[in-house]
Amino acid sequence: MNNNSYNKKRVINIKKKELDTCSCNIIHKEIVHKVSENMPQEEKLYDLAELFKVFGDTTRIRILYALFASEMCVCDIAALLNMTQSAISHQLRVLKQARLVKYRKEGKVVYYSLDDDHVKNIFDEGFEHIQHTNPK
Amino acid sequence: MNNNSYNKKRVINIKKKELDTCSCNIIHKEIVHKVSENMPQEEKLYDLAELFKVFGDTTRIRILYALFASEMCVCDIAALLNMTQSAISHQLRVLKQARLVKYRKEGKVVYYSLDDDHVKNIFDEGFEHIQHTNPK
DNA sequence: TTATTATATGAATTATTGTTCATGTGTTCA
DNA sequence: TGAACACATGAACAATAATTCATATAATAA
Repeated sequence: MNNNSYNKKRVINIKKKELDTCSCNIIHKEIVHKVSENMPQEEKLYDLAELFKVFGDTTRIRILYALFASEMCVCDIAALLNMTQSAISHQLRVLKQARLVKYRKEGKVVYYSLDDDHVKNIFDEGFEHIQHTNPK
Repeated sequence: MNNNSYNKKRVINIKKKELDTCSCNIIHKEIVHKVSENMPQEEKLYDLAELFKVFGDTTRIRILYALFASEMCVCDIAALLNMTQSAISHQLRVLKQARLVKYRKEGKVVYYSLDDDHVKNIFDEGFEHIQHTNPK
């Protein structure tokens, strides 16, 4: 998602939230203030959420895992995951927009591959968490 | 999300996908086969997607960043993020179910804090990716 | 050119999810 | 005991998003 759509959403959000929405009293004013100062920029947090949204779908996770192993064409990914070419194509577009995959064309065939080194690390860390929570 | 709901979804999924859904021919049979062998268990991928789904929301990201800085009570989080207590409470439940936060009660007040070491690493790696894609 | 094949995409449909609203639970304090 | 407060939660609503279906595009082969 690009910056324009972020700004649009942000404006709506601010309008909606202009009035106090927290009915309860602030209990620990100093803590709230201190934490508030150390929060990253709103826009960064928004972008981060957008990135994880992309990872938050089994189909896309499976596509990325496939691409960890090898560059693949759309047709083969569809066959591997037993899904329609259309569904895969739509999801590849999402991954492409998030700059997670890149592609090269060879005649009619389009080959997709990873466009980021961090993804594998992120997934590994994710697994660490899961291992912790669902032992065995 | 627990294992039961995973299994329910999985069964539905298998039923839906029993017939060939990939209309195109497999172009590179060997690659598909090789990649197929190296794919992690379906259930692991599902759990991983569920985890990232939790991270894929600005409110929850903001809550987690707040808790990076300090243990906080529900009311203060609501004040900090300028949202209703109810909205925060609902999201804390999601984070609790994912074992990302824990809590302790002190009278009427409930204090939430982080329950996982990996989260910060995952977020840092996420930022690495974003920095790459949206320079400056 | 025409047929075929690989991929992309818009629109519709269905499923999922975040927030709000109203209300419930449990604790403190007068 | 009862009022006040912090928090939790179910139901409704609104917004988003994943898949399907039909069709478009672009490359190849006949």
